[in-house]
Amino acid sequence: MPAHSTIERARELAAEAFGWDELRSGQEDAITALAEGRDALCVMPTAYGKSAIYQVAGMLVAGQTVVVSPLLALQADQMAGIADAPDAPAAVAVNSAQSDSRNEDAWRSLAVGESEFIFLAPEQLAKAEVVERLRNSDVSLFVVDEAHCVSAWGHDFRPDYLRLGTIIERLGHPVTLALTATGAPPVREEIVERLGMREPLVLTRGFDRPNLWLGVTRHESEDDKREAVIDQVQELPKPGLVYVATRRAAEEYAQALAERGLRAAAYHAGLPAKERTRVHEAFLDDEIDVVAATSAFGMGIDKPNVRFVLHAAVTESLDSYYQEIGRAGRDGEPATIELHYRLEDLGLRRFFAAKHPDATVVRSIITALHTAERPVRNTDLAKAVDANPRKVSGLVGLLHDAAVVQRARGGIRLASGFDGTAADAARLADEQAQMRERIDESRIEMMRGYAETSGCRRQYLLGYFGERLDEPCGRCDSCDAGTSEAADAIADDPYPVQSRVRHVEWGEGVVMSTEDDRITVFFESEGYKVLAREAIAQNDLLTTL
DNA sequence: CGGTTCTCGGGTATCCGAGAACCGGTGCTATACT
Repeated sequence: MPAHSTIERARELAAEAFGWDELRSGQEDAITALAEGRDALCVMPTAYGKSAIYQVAGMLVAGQTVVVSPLLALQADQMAGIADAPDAPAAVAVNSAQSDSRNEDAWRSLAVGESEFIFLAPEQLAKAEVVERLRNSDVSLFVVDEAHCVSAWGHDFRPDYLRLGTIIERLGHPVTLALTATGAPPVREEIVERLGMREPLVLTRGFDRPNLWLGVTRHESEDDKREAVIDQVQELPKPGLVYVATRRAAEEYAQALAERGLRAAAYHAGLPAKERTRVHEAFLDDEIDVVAATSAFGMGIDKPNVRFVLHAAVTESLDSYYQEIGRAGRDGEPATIELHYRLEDLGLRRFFAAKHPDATVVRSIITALHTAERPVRNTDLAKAVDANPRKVSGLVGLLHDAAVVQRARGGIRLASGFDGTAADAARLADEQAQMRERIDESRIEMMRGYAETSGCRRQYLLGYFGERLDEPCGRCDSCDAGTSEAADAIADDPYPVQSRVRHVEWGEGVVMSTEDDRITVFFESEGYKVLAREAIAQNDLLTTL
């Protein structure tokens, strides 16, 4: 089918089924690719209309659409959006919050073709029964929404994200679409690799948010920092958000702000579900001035008039930071972004990044797999080694990346290429964990680089996402202070952004961003490294590939 | 790694300071209990 008729059909569907007068160019490009059977990764801002891509594409191609979404609340929002559309096909969900009979109804409606869309958390897809049911329907489009979760959560918190690639394979590799609002190049690369996407169309749209003023204030003591945050909240137009690192800090900030006469609330995962819903809704309805929250607050919050996002602590990466500050100023009106930074706050992030595999359990896993005749399911493996299934799942992920085990139909088995002992496996798992820790550590360092740069914040931030801004932005504290410098375009730069290089010690990497006197390279086993051009030249550190 | 709370000895203070111990984020789902 010629491309133009695909687009016309897409436009018709968008208008008839969803009532949209027009599609944006990025949406059309993605829909066309999917309709032609090509995988796509879309990195687009929240308000861009990412959902429209799979909604229209799902209708355009025969067969049904699986949408993997990390939060049940998000699934409910998406389903409501489809239900509200003028003439869109039905959408169902299967999850533990619904009754068994409701889940059965959902499966039935999918099986008989009454429903086009099915929403699932990745944990659902870890169940063989669920995969079998999907195999028996006609899944032609597989969507991973909030796909940065693959990289951000897959390694430890929600390991089922790392298995999605295997599931896609099991379903005969339907056309795959990954959607996210945030993702530096290494994150994009990991999504593509983990999901097993085949030469996907990668679409990125506008990381810059010009209406956000960016600032950083450095503090020596915790008390000074706290006071500065609270004073700033008082001064700024409301509503806004204060991000903190711990549950306790969320409560303390909320209380301190309330004592200053503000309508303030705390939000974190330790609160009762009722209270979380109340705060969420009150914030959306402008009944709360400021929410002091951990990272639990945010995904799926689409509120146009957030006037500030302050951070009372650093995040673990600029990817997360960008996502959190991106909740400000969605209406296009000015908003204030400020990071209140203490060097000591990096310590908590390092603690979260440090994970050491339990060698005893690793050895038990290997022994259990040695004696097993068939692939072993995670739950059975957990029983066999007498450990928490989640812990086992995380260790299996490490062993998988270390090429010690492989995923097979019906479970996990030793990799065909591995013939070492249980002790060897424990050592390999440990090396793998150390590599991850180095990468996580390097991402924290990039965060620190942002906090400590005297150059233009926006240039630094956009550079991290692979976009070059030639002139200082004029809307950040560095520009206000006059310390930003225009980046001279380097003629014939031997290390242009996105080029592949090899370092004498750290191996292969990709150039992420460049400045006059230094370049930033992401190495597969080391993470981000900043290299001075002078040192590269003097010591012959890099070769271009 | 850093911040907070706990514990204990010194020496006799309605207790102070040092050092040890402990804790820290994100959500799904299954399961046991009202």
